[in-house]
Amino acid sequence: MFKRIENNIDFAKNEDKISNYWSDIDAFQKSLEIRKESKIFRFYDGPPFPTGSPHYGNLLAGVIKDIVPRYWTMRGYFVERRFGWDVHGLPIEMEVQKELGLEDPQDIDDYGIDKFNEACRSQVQTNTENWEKITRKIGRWVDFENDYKTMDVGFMESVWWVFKVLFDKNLIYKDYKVLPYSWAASTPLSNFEANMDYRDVEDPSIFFKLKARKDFNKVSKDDYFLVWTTTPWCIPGNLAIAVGKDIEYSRVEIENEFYWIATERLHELDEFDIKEIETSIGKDLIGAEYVPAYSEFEDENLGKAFKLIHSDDTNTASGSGLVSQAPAYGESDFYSLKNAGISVIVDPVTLAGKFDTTVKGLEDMYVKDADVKIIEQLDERGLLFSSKREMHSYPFCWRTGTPLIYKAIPTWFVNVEKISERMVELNSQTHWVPGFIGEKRFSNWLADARDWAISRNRYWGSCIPIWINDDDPEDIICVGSIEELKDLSGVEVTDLHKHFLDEIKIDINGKTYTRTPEVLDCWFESGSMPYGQQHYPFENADEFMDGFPADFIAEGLDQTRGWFYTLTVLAVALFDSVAFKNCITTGMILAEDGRKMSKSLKNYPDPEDLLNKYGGDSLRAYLINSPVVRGEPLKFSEEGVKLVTRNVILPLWNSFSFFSNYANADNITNEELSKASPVNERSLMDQWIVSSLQSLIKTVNEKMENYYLYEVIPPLIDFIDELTNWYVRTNRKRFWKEKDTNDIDKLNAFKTLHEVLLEFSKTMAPVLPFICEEIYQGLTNEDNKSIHLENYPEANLDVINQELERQVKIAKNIIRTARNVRLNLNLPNKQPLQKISIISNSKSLKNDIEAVKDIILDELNIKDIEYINKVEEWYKYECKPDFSKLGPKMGKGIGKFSAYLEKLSQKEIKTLIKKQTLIFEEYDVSLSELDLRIVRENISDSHEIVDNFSINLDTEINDELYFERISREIVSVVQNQRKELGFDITDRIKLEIISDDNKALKGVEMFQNYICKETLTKEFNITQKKGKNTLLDFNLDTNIEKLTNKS
RNA sequence: GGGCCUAUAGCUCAGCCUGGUUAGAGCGCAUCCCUGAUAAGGAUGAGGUCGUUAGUUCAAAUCUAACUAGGCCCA
Repeated sequence: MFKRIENNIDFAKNEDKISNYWSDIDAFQKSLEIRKESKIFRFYDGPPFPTGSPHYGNLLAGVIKDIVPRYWTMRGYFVERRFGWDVHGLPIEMEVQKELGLEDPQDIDDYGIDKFNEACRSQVQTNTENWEKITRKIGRWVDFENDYKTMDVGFMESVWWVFKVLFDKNLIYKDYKVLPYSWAASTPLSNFEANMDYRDVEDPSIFFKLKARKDFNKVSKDDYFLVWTTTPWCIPGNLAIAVGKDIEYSRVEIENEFYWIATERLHELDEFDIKEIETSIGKDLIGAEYVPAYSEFEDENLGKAFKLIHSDDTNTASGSGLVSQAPAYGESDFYSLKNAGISVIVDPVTLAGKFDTTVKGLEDMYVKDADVKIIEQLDERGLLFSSKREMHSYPFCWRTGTPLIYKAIPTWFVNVEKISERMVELNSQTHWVPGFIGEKRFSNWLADARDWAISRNRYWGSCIPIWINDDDPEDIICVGSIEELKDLSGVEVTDLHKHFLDEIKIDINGKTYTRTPEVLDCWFESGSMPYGQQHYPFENADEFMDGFPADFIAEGLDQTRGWFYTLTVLAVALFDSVAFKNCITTGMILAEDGRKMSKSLKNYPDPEDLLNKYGGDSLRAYLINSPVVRGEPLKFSEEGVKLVTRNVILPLWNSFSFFSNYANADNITNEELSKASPVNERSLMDQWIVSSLQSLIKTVNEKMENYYLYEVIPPLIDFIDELTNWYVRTNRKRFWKEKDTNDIDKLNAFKTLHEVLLEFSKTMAPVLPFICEEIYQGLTNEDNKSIHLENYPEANLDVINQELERQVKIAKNIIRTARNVRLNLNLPNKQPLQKISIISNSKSLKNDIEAVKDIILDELNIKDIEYINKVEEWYKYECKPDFSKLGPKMGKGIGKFSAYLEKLSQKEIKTLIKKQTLIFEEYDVSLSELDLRIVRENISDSHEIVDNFSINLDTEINDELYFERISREIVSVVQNQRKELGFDITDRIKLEIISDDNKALKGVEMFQNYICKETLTKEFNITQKKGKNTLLDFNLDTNIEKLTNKS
């Protein structure tokens, strides 16, 4: 027996019920256990920061990370899914700092690094609960118990191993990096932090002049280079002037002095009386030497510094086209000098943001305060050209509110440039969805990769495992494991966080080594995740290699520079391998208004509320059918989710509830269903829907195997449409036939629908795990089973009947067109008609239509079909070239040919059809190279074109047809009454017809059997009395009454 | 400033890779129909200079280039 289904279903509540069922039977673990011995499909979970609640981007990633593993599990693979948490790094530190009221690193030191780090650790644990709840609601199966966290000691030890391997391969080095720096908090900031507080402020904007030391190309000794800056305090650190190699510069004379300035910037000198002497391209100025404004560092540079160099960042949008370069205070400056082969850096500014004692007159001044003094000094030395103040946007420290400066900080690097070419090469092995992400965006990113700064002057993270000789900074030891540290230091640690390591010293032969204080960029850990999650190589060395590289990962577009990148860098550096074979990249999810989703703007629905309203299945289908899965942005719309519920989930559910209610009403059992005929002996429509389903399965497997998730939903929607609007509707009568009349056909119908629903549910189970489970449960009635333990359907090619699918398509076209004709003629479908004519010469068309004739007649409520081949009475031909075929052949001449065809008479076209060929100029054109179309000729409204043939309806209505119409109208009224009165579909009734109209009664009499059968009438009466209601042109009432005795 | 992506109906998007003369769907709107599985369903209609310009071609929404606007990432 199949259970009776509630017609009104609350999908979200139902999903909750299913979730509980899964927990009860431990379905997820079971799905893994039954595949334990199977081939491994390795999935890596990209670790999110557990801050706040998950947003739609996280949900989307979660959905994709669920669909693909579910699919491959059903395909028979063992797909472990361990949830990953990226718990180190600034976001957590900032949360904790805020909670504890710690402003800056000094406060943290005072508070105690140990207490601070432990606070971070417990913060992580409180944040994870929300994630578990939402993850459950979207139906994601993932292992939260056997998860990995980047703070696990095993994970951190693997990170050390990774670091050590890189170190041994000479891929780690120390250098300066120019970072945003807050002198008030005396700490470098991340770029993210630096962007948090930009303000418009007024700063100096000065032109100063630096004198050429000697002749150089067109530069003469004592010429001045006119340099522009808005940060005068950087001038003492100046080591070069940047020009653009393709920019044109002019040498101009002002009051007997000669100046160099970009030609496009000459208007800066409008207030002077200038004389242009000559011009030079920037390229020819590179190498010219000048006398620095400050002499303090002049000697240190061995003649390398104080030259003109090239920088890509030089432009003529403002300033003079000559830019002061102070490598300690500008990232671009730093790299320009490096590229010019000048590896010197001078930095007279202390970590407190004050000048040290090297520069005379600036001792102990805050850099920003020094601006004024420096302008004075320049003026005194006769180097100031002009000075004013300007508004511009400048970053401030988000915590202390003081202006940020940029400053060179000693930093550890991974030498990525050394392996970037290899990364590009290997990357071509990865299958990216969509392709352009991997082929263009990521590939370019890899090719342009710069060395990766991996140290952070922070607290909560993996530590850089390097100990430095207190007396010789060049003498360093890299430690690769807990055991190695024990061997070297005698201390065995159980935790690798900073507060456990900072005190540990290494003594070798009287030399003392102290750990470098920085922690690792948490991205280094994210890239180490394949190794860390398995504690490789300390444990699981064999299993690891079975699942490396990963078969599949998925994340958002932003991870091209994040996780995708770090995985790739480390995998290439360690193993000369990609880290993942298939990668789905999603676009960004925006709010409906196209802006970023923003908590403060409240421009998006709360994910949890939305899930409670529509359920996880709807959200899943909505997301993977959207542009995000093609790497494009999605404007998230609640309405869109609602539409998915309406167009996908609901019709699917209705097909199932139709089945279960009628199967239940008829006491159909699984055992009975097994007695149904084999597919090829069932009715045509049964064969058709089975064939369509198998075609669908074939398509879906192709898409899923290639990770094209966004091509799964459209065919699915098409199929649901065929199932509900064609199969169920056209076959409805077979399901409610009274028992004992042609039982096998009825059984076949039930069997077909059962089979189709079951297989279809399995096909959709990875995408819509809840509703498919519910349907599966309803169809199988077995305890402790789950659809997700089943094998995935593979197309049974034997039952795919493309000819039949084509024929049904023709039938559908005819039906749609004929309904239209009825509509235009005001002939409702309830009015039976005598005849439909098919007008065509084609024999094969006739055969096709004959095959599906019954469906057409039944659907259209028409008695008979006839075939007419006198087509010329009904339509005429129009003839055009098939441009795709003849275009290449005829080239320019095709225009003339097209005009020629237009002028052909009907007679000539008919000859052409007969001969199948035609000669035009030097061309021999066959009929297949032409585009032959038909146009309506007969002006009758009952006639219409369908593709390449036409139909005509016989619109004459005789008495009998009209009587039948009456009976149909009555059935319709009675059915509505049954529904309004809340009768069950199985209730038998007593029906009374009240009318004194003879014509109406004649119709009732003639079709009494039909009326009774359709309405389950067991007692039928006619009362000769004037009715109060109107039906067609008659006064007629119907009275119904439920019979208690159902038989 | 650089890399990549996007621009098609009022809205959300297919189509573009592989050029072909009638550019599709859903939602919304209008009109109508049907309904004892359905929070439904169906039909018809209005609505498009396919971002702009130039080029290639017999032929461009489709290929190329430039430009404009938006997005992501980087500087």
